[in-house]
Amino acid sequence: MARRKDHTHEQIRSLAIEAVLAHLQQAPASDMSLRKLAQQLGYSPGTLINVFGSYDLLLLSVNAHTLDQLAAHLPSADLASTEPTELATLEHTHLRLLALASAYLDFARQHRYQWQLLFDHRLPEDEALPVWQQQRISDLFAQLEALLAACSPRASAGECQRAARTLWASVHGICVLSLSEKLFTSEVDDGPAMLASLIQHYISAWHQAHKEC
Amino acid sequence: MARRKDHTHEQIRSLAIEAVLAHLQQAPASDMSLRKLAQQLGYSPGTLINVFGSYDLLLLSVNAHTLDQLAAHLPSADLASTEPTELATLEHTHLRLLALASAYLDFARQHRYQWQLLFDHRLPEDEALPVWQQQRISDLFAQLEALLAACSPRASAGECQRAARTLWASVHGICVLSLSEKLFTSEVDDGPAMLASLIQHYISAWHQAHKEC
DNA sequence: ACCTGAACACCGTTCAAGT
DNA sequence: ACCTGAACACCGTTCAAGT
Repeated sequence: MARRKDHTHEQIRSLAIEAVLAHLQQAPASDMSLRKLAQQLGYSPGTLINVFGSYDLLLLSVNAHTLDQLAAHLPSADLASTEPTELATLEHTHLRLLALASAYLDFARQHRYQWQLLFDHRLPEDEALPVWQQQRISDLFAQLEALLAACSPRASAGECQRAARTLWASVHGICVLSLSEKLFTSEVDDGPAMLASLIQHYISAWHQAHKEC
Repeated sequence: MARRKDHTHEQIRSLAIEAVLAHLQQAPASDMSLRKLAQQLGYSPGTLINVFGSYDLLLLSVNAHTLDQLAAHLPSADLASTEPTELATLEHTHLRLLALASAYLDFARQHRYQWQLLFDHRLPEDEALPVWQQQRISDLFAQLEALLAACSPRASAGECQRAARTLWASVHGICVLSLSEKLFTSEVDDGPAMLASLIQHYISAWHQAHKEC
């Protein structure tokens, strides 16, 4: 019937992404479909494919939004508010890493289906991530590396990079398993306690290893 | 046409699971389907549903097999071959944890699609895992807790449990990100190096924290 | 130019009808 | 009793036909 709606492609983009985000507040992405979404918006499936290219790319746009949200949810570097001379302390690094990791877990818990979509979405073979998305990630890691470097000035850049990746992969694993309730049978899971344990132990040994000699 | 094949239900189970495992050697589970599988086996989709209950339960049976394989792939406790008096050393715990984690990563790399299915498969809402599956998992954690306890006799059972979970969730996270190539933009990822870094630092600080006082 | 709706090639599941 | 094959209610994608 071709009943034309008065929406820009850009508006349709926003409407679709908002609708998916709303859905992800209370149900996993697997419960959503292109057809359901199209019906909900009052358009045909074909229109959405026309706008986004494919359902896969639509979900990728949702992930882009999520990544922005996540970046905004993490505490910012906030270098100005700390005394510059006392910056390079073990305590400061420890607290800052814990704050970052806790915010990460907090976001994952508050937006679990959104967060899961971020990692469930397998790229077709090994298609590269969008550059700006890579940028977000390397920004985070640059921050981690700077913290580790400040804490242990004797550590090389390569060591800092490996430590940052190791630490964040570990944080990620704790968040994954804390949400999935898959690996830890019974009992309450205590994500925050695990994060604290990880960071405290790792940083303490990291600092010790680069102290002298 | 009802061309009856001469296969026990048990035989059909085995054939189906073997076929899925063969598929998972070179392609993700999402590329397989009940219908493709049925056609490959020469049965109708309905027959497989009759035997397994549903496609979901079929995949869960595959996961059961994978978990057995994984358990067999991890180095066994092997208490007999080490000198009993020298068992409770930092070195021993360190090496043993590294061996376990490395074997875990090795399995994930060798059977990536099988391993991914193990964690991709979301349970319907929060259905409990089969008991024997929970057993496999608690066996692993009991082993980890024993190692940590042996290394630091002053640590309480609760502390050992939390440490074991923290450590294994971290190991898992490193394996996840090492395979997904999602978080670490560019560069080679070096899973083994991250595992080594995690365990070395964590255990060193764990040992230190419970040394005296 | 834009959108639709039917068509296409799938999917897991059900179930009456065959043997 | 067991298995089939058609039917059902989905899915993402394509594209000729309408406005």
